[in-house]
Amino acid sequence: MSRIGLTKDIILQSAMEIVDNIGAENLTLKVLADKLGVRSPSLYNHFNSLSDLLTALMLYGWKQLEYRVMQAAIGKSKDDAIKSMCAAYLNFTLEHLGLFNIMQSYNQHISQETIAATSGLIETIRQVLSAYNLSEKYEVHTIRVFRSFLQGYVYLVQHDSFGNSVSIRDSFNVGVGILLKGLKENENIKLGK
Amino acid sequence: MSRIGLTKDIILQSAMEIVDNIGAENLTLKVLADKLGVRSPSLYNHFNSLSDLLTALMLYGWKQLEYRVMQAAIGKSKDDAIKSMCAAYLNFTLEHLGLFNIMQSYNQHISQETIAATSGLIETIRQVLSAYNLSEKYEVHTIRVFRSFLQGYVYLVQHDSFGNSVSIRDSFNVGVGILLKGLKENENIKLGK
DNA sequence: ATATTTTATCTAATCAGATTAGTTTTGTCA
DNA sequence: TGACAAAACTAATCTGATTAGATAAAATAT
Repeated sequence: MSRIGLTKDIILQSAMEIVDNIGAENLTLKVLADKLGVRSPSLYNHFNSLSDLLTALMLYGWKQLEYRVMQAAIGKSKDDAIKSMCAAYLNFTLEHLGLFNIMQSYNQHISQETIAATSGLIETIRQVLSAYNLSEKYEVHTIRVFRSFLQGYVYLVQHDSFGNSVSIRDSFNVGVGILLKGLKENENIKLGK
Repeated sequence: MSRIGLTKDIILQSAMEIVDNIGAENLTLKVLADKLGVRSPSLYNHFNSLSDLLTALMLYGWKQLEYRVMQAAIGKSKDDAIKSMCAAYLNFTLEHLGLFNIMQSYNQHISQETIAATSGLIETIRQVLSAYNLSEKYEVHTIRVFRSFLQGYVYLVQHDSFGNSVSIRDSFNVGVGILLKGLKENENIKLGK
């Protein structure tokens, strides 16, 4: 019998497909091993535990999201850049519902690694925001508010919490619009509280 | 040996304490049964399964949150009411981190019951918003944007995703302020898109 | 009051999934 | 080629949810 030649990346890719297809709650070592054509204990050659694997999967997700959002900002500035980044965020997360779920639930304990995985993203956001000349504190506030909105919006969409026929994209754009307006309020206030 | 006399409510109360104290991921039937002075199979007299229990716990959480937020709106209107409600939301969720976690993760499948559990809350919000004379669509957009912000903000706080010294309450208030401003933009526009 | 029914609880057993121990096989490199 | 490290396997263990069946307390009916 010839060796399959697993690597962390192959495993993570497979795990991502599973969670996106059948949901995060149905990812078990057995299911994953079956898909890879291997017995479940073999996975322990690549990860120390299921929780280890999920953590890696979470970071894998953040890195991909980071990439997509950074791409979206290329060649754009100010409102255009922000709108484009927000749209990229929404698109990615809607394509990867299961993965996004894992990204949510598995950064409980972790800090160092999550921060590392998203530092490029945060840096990009900061660069885009620098065009608005926000005070230091307001920049922090702004990033937090945007992140909260994005995070919450996707979460609620994912959980079908908007039991209504009004377009998901429309509300999203209205939300981004409101935030952008708020951003202008604080533009050039160098000494904001 | 005398019977303990468990009820769903007693069990849920206990479960809430557990998740708030030691985290949602550590709630097992064994831990819960131990706390209640009973063997774990006994819990099956009150719930059909762990997942059943978690669903009930989730609804229990939403009902409590609903109560707190509705309380906060009493005797207030417009911006005051909204600020107060948002603050109540933040306070409740920060007091009940574990419970909030369950509230998040266990409304995947459910719909009818979750909707029932939060209908009073939504109704209250609608009443407060009615003072702004929003168009029908904008009312929906607005509610969605507020919910998203709240949901996301608490989530990020809970997961220590704001790795920064700037005050959690300040950013929250800035966020609410921005949303309220956005709300005014659309006030009295009866034929909004 | 007593008999009957219901049901909360128990113990013992089963099942599924993660994990560990120990073995075999394969690939690599001196 | 031979030796070593790594990848995979089988078999066994452990934990936690769940089921089956028994017991006894409480509730209800006679």
